This record gives sequence, structure tokens and C-alpha cells, in this order.
Amino acid sequence: MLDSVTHSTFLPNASFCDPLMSWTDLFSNEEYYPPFEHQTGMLIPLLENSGIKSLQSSHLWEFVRDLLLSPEENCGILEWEDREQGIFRVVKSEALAKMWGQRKKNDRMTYEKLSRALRYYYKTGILERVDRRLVYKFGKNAHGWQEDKL
DNA sequence: TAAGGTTTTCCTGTTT
DNA sequence: GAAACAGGAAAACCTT
Repeated sequence: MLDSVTHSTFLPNASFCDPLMSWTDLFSNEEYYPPFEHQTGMLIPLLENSGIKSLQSSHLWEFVRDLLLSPEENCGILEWEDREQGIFRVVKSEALAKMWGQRKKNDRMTYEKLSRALRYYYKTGILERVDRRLVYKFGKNAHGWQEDKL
């Protein structure tokens, strides 16, 4: 169901995850990837009916979590490294920042700034530090990411 | 209006 | 040298 929603509603003229188009190109092309408010306006009624909460989370960590749980919107930006332990990797840092920027209507967002916000989550136990580049882990105070608790 | 939480922005320094 | 990491500091933004 969501497949038809994302493909026909988001990107009427192309598949959502086009390997030939970079994310930079994708996000700078309004025809290919319409502004976020437009997307949510079209999607929210459908998402509400389908029970999918993605794209609506207000916090960064929830946005990241929901992206991990939504392969249709993820497009390889984030990948699970260890699903059971909540360890994930940022594969396309620039695309992630761009997507978060669209979510917050902030076209000056960068991965450097996004990652600063992620580092603040170490203090609150939302995320735990992993000693590898671009790898993060959900902490004890993060919820909704476990497979058996969805 | 005030306060608190959550980023955002900028910065310097370090590591890979 | 570029990209990413580590945090401090302060400002912005939003909610209560």
C-alpha cells in the first residue's frame, strides 16, 4: 500500500529510490522531490489511515528512528548494523542532513550540525556512543525501535 | 512574560 | 586534506 503511495504521490514520474540520481540532485529538483510540506499535506491522511507515523515526529531521534523503520523513505540513507541492539549507520550523511533540513524547513542544515544535535542525545540516554564513524546506537531512553515492541 | 527543553549555529581542537 | 568526532557556548525556536 505504502509503495503505491510513495511512488505515485511523492514521485509521479520516477521510482522513489533512483540509483542513478544522487540525493543532492534529488533534493534540489522540486519536480522530482516536492517540498516537504507538500508531501506531508498529501501523505498525512493516507498515513493516518495506514497507521504509519513516519514523517510526523517532531524530534530528531524520532525522525531517525522512523526513517530506519521505513525502507520506502529511507533509500539507503540509514542502515541497521545490529537490529537487535539498536545499532545503525548513517550511510548518506549529506542526504540525511538535507532530509532533516526539509523536515524543519531549514535549507542550511548540514551533517555537522545534525551530528552535534545527535551528540547531545548521549547525555540523556536516547543514544549511546559507538566508537565507529557514522555509527550510533539507541540508548535506554529511546523507544519504538525494537522489532518485538513495534 | 518566563522558563525549560530541544535544537541550531559557531567554534576550536582532535581523530580517522 | 577532507570528513567526521567531541564538546563548550550562546542563540533561536517552541511549548507549557
